[in-house]
Amino acid sequence: MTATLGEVYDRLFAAYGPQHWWPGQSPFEVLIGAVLVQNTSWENVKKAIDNLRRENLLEPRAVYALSVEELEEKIRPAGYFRIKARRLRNLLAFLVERYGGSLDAMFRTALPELREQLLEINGIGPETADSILLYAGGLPSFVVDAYTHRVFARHGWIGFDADYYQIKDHFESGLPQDARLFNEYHALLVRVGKEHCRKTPRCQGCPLADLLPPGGALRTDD
DNA sequence: CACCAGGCAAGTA
DNA sequence: TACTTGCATGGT
Repeated sequence: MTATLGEVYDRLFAAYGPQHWWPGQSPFEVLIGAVLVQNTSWENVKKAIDNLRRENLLEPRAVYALSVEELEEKIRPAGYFRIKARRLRNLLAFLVERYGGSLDAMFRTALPELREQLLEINGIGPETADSILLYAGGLPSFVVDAYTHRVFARHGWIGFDADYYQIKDHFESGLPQDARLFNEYHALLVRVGKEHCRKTPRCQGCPLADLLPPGGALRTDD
């Protein structure tokens, strides 16, 4: 059984409703969270962000004023804290030195150009850049993550060997360029991935259970 | 105890 | 270009 991007979206939205992503309260929080969540559970990231919030450090210049060692200590619960402290600093240096610490100024840059600028920062890869653009900036750049890949590959809608940009193009070329839609779609994919499509799949009760690939069985060789 | 979680960059051949 | 490895905490 084959399904269109729109049909999959409608299934997920009917089952789960709006997800209200990103789970951060301000654009700057989203920015920080996008780095901290790299290969890490959101529960751990929340602890790190709460450490910053407790000390009123959820704004660019305040974080940039910290030493790397101080920042490492605050974000320790998020894991990889040494490398992430440097990655955050790289991002903050870019934001402060190039845009005066203003997210509004940064997001005034045209999407393709800003995306290129973000990717030049050491520690910002495709997914982190797209998360910042879409969820902090409200710009229509589709986010591909491990769940996006797993859910779509297991149903045979993309190959397991599809790379980041093949998957991104699959969504961006098949949907209207609408940030609200990209936002909701990705959030719904994470939702269904968490509930049904982890390493050990639980297809019982999954909204996509009747959209299994031809041959019936879910492929799990990822 | 082992395994997993919303990546990325650096090193190797 | 195409692999492989290091990075680290906290939950199950």
